[in-house]
Amino acid sequence: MYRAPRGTADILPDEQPFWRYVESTAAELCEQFGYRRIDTPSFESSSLFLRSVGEATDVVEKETYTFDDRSGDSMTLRPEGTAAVCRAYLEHGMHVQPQPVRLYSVRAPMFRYDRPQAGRYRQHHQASVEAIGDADAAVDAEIIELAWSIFSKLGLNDLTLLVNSIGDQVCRPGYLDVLRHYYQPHQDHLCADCKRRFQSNPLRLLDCNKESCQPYTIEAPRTVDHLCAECKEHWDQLTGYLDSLSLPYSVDHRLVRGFDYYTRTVFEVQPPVEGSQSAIGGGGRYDGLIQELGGRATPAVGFASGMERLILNLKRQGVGPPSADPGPLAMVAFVGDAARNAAVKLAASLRGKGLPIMLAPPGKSLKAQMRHAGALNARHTVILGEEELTQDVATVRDMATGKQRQVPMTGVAEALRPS
RNA sequence: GUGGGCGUGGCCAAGUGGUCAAGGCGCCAGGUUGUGGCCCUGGAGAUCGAGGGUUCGAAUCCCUUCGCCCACCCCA
Repeated sequence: MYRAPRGTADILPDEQPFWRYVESTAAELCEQFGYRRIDTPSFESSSLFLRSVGEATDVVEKETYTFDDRSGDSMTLRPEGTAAVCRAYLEHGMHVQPQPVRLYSVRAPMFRYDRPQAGRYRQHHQASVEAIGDADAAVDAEIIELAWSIFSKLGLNDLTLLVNSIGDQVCRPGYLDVLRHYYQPHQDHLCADCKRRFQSNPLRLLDCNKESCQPYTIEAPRTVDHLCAECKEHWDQLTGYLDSLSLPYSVDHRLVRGFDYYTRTVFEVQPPVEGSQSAIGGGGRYDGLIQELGGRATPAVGFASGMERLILNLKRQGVGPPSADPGPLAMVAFVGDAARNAAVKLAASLRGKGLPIMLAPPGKSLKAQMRHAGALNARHTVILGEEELTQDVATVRDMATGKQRQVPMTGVAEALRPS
């Protein structure tokens, strides 16, 4: 028996209302903020992600689905969305549009070869937004506001909004030196991961949560204390905007993120429940990325949110789509072969009027057809049999009240209107 | 990649060496002739994840393997 590949999941009909809910809520808010939808391919040239996300990152190093296509080109199923949107921005010359260009996407599949667990999948879906082409901290604030609005509107409560600045190409090298210098004497006491990080990616030393490393991470020099003048100003402006927006953020000096392209602002939104999957959304500024991909220097900010995690948390908090599947307006049942054609015709003509109509399971007893109608929540059952045919009428039964009456064939649609 | 838990019909689930498997949900069909939801009755559906071993005998013990879940890691 075949199963869905490990770490992937079928989204069954019963789940779809949650997806629609998240998708439409996010999309509506994005549109309200002036963002326009973009969809990009599920795979791209492998080098796009090497260049953008970073070769030394875990995501690229060991989590990508990479393959050679039949012409020998290396392709990678996208592990994240930002790089592709930037590629599209460049490819379609969006720099000629009014800047910043505001883009969003929803239900975009992402692929990462992790080991699956709660809230973590090999294929997951993101809702994301990007604002490309403006360096002002007001845009950072707007992105954070939009992210926060989406979570709020969905009905999620008790979220934590963490913000930090990790500097840029100008000040980060200096900061990393300070950081290395600080960790140097403690190296022997660090956990195995941190020993590795010390070499490969010192920034990540900050967010190690191993107890043995706590003494060092807590005392570690802070990024915000080592920003260059421009970054410092940007950071001050950002917190100023966030304050005036009354967003309940807190500064987390240990917040760094896993992609190399982030500069200055980084932020993350976390749900109240403990557990490993801390973030339901995150993002930041990536001023160097467009240039890295071959464009001119272009500042940008964005964020992404995992839809599976959003839905997981909606369920945990008992909030979600307003109502369940309403069922068809009517189920058309028939008795006897003579009525068969009439039933099919009637159902078709009702559908032609835009009504949601289903044919009851043909060839079964009326009892079975009624049972089916009840099980699928049909609001009415329309019954056709010899009696009805001879008089050119149909019997319309209201399934909630059990009342039924006969109406002329031509008046069935009218009889189904909400009473 | 590392560690831990678990795998019984579509779903939930009893049974932990001896009638190859209880029950519930769901599904199907009946409860007289053309009528649902409640109730009653019946039915279909499991070689107990797979392979091997121990034993007179295993869903129940051992090994291997696959899968699922949880945590670490990483991230959404």
